[in-house]
Amino acid sequence: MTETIHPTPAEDAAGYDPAAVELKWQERWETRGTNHTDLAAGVRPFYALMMFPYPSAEGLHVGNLFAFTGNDIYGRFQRLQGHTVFEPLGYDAFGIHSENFALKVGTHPADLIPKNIDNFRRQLKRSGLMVDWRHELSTTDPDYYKWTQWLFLQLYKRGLAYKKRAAVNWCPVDKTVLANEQVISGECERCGAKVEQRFLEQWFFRITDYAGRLLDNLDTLDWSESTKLAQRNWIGRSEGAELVFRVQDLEELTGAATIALGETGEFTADTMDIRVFTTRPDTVFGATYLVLAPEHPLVDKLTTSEQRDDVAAYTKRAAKQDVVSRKVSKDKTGVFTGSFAVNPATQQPIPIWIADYVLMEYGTGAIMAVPGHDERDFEFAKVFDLPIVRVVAPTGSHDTHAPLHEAFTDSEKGQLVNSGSFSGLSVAEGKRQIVDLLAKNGHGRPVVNYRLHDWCISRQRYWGPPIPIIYCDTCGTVPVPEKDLPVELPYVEDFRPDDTGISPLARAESWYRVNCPTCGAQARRETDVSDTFLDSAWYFLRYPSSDIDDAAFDPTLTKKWLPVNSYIGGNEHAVLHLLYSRFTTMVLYDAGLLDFDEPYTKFRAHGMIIREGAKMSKSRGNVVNPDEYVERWGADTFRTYLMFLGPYEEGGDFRDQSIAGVRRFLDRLWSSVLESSTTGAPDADVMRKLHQTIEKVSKDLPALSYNTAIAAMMEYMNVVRRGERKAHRAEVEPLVQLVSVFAPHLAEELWERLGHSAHGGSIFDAGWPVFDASLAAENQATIAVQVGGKTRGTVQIPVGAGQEEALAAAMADPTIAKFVTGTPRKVIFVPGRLLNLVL
RNA sequence: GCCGGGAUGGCGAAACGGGUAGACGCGAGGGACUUAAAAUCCCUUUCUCGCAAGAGAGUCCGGGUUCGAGUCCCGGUCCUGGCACCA
Repeated sequence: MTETIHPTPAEDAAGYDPAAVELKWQERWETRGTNHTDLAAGVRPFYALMMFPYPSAEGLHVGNLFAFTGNDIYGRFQRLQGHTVFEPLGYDAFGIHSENFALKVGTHPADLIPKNIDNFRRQLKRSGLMVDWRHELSTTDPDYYKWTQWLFLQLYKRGLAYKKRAAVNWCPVDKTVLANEQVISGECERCGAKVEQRFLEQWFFRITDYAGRLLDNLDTLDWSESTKLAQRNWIGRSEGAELVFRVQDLEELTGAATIALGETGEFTADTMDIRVFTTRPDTVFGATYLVLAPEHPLVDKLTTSEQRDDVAAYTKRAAKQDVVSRKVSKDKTGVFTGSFAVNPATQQPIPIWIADYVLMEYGTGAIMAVPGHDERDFEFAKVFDLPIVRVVAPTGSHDTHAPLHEAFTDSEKGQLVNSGSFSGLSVAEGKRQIVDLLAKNGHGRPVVNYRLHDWCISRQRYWGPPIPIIYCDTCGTVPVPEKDLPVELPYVEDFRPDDTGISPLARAESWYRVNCPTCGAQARRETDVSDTFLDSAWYFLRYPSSDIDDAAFDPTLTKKWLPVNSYIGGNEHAVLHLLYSRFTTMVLYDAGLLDFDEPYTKFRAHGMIIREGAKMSKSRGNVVNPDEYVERWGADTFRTYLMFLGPYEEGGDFRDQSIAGVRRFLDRLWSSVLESSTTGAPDADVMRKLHQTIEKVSKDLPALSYNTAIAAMMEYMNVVRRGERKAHRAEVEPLVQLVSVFAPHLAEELWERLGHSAHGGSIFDAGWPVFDASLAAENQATIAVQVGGKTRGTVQIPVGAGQEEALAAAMADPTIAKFVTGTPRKVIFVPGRLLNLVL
């Protein structure tokens, strides 16, 4: 342990000692409660949230600190503007990351995580964040996950949580089910293993019910555009139509009744229709065959006896095939069922095929294939020699029967051809009229489809909150009564997952055996735990209410503090976490538990930090360990340096060499302030620059332009130090306030030494320097003089002077005048900026 | 393939609604202080030619609009992030 040193004025000469200053103020903030937010009494509440970290064993990553520091500066600035700011922090400590690491090192996660959290807390406190640590939380704490389970029950109550047997993404290495979002190009996001397809009973949340709202609300949010766009793409709205194709000679085929997809998604024996989803109903005249997904429930019924063996072989292969080769290999394969359906537009019979390029999860699991105008259908038709018909031609084209050498997919500049009475219409108009007609005849209807899937929240793992459900032989699926929460995660010695697909909790018999809460008979608990993203889908609601134990969140505090005013985090969570937390907020709003339906009013994604031009990674061995830098340079220097690297929303290139420059700046500030005098008057030129700097920094901070704010302060520092003179107190005192958001310890220390904190006050309660436009105004303007658009020099004229004066000054300068050969044809004058003489 | 973001000195980067390109910082070169080094301070630093004054070129490449383009428009190259048979 380093002993705390309290430098006395006599030690000023020794210079700036960040270690001493920082420890001193961290201690004081703690004892004085400087960073404590009075949630009940605070005025103009401002909730500055940062994405909470996963407490890894490696300790805090610079990326974390980059995010937190950016948020901290924003929060401190808001406080200095008179807001009561709440800046909480916690740990997202459940989940596969932690569990896998625990497995690797052979320690139980319940023993490992608290150690990691302690280490994180130490590092975070050392970095000088304005966090109110009284509201710290961890998702692994039963007092927290009790309410995660409660949240599950709210969804269950509302019919938004359901269980189904489903094809899921199975990672053979991590031995668990992955959400679609966790599968990257058919590979496990975490370990990179090829993801396989498995069928398991899983709990899902009906996020698809909210697809339209999740999409529409985006327009109202003050978020980074890139993030909104990522969400829009993920939700993937497609406008189109569902069309019905009747199977031909059905009786003959099945010898029995007909089957169709009902409202519930189940097949009923009313009619045997094949429903397809298409975004191009205008091309229905060109639909020359149908394709069903191999898992389509009608496959069996439609397969003729001659085709039975081939179809069986194909569907079997597709079922076994892992998701990767199915999705990545684009070579078209398929098999003919032997049956035909009638194209409702042409009334012609068309063959029904099965192919794995059609996915059961999207649309209706069946498509009408229009090889002339869809690339995939075109490829398939080529492989199996199916007819390709042109039904759209470039507008104005007369060659309506020209063979297609590739699919013509441009719907913007096309008109319908070979489409009966619809020929000649534009694609857009054709869509409308064809859907209208088919709808009238009971052959279709307009439909909107989303790519978003329901959220699978089951995890066959150990390290998560148990899903609060009990299965009883007589009562069926019974939710755990709220009074019985939390369902505590038992300490299980052997927490390893295995490839049975059954959770490790299934081995804890004494835990899962319970009496049914309804009938009292012997029953068993659900042994799956929930997805980590459920933990983080509501944590922002818990912070203000972290010490409340009779509710997930206190209604009064929540009303006062939420939604979150400013949220900062990485764009890696653009679709997962941000979408899920929006969804849960909407559900709670619909349940009448919240009075807002969007959790984050403003969100900004910070950029990524690379190092010496390369991505940071453990394998490269170039990961920045914040401890080393804080130790060597001080937290204030490190914070300021991180913010100086580059534009906050773009990230930056971390270079060890460059930190010294920031430290030099703080050193100079330190000595300039301590050497400043109170005698005489401040210099007018310096004061002008000061007010220009106040203006610039005040404008840059809310825009997250931290790098330019720092540059402006450095520039001002250079002005202050110009020449032999010592700075006047009035010239540097406001600079201490400006710099405080970046270097809070240093600023507190200087503020105290300037005599402002005699009564235990903080610079963060002293407000923000007031910008005085009259002091900032320049009286001379530098005007660039161009001759024929080429800059030939500059002239000084009084601010507000007109073209005549500028011209006179320009002509008085021989180096400019020599280029002016004759009378200018035209003179362009931009006040305060430029004079251009066109010859 | 589709959708984003980007390309500016030796390096990280600035540049308001077109209006002096390179602020700020690093590095480098020179100088002061020192027995010496570190630290600190001062000067120089886009490139080419020139002793200099100065001149010319210059924001990925090729066109265009404009008195004037890093910024706007058209076409292309490269880098980077995300999604990926979504009908």
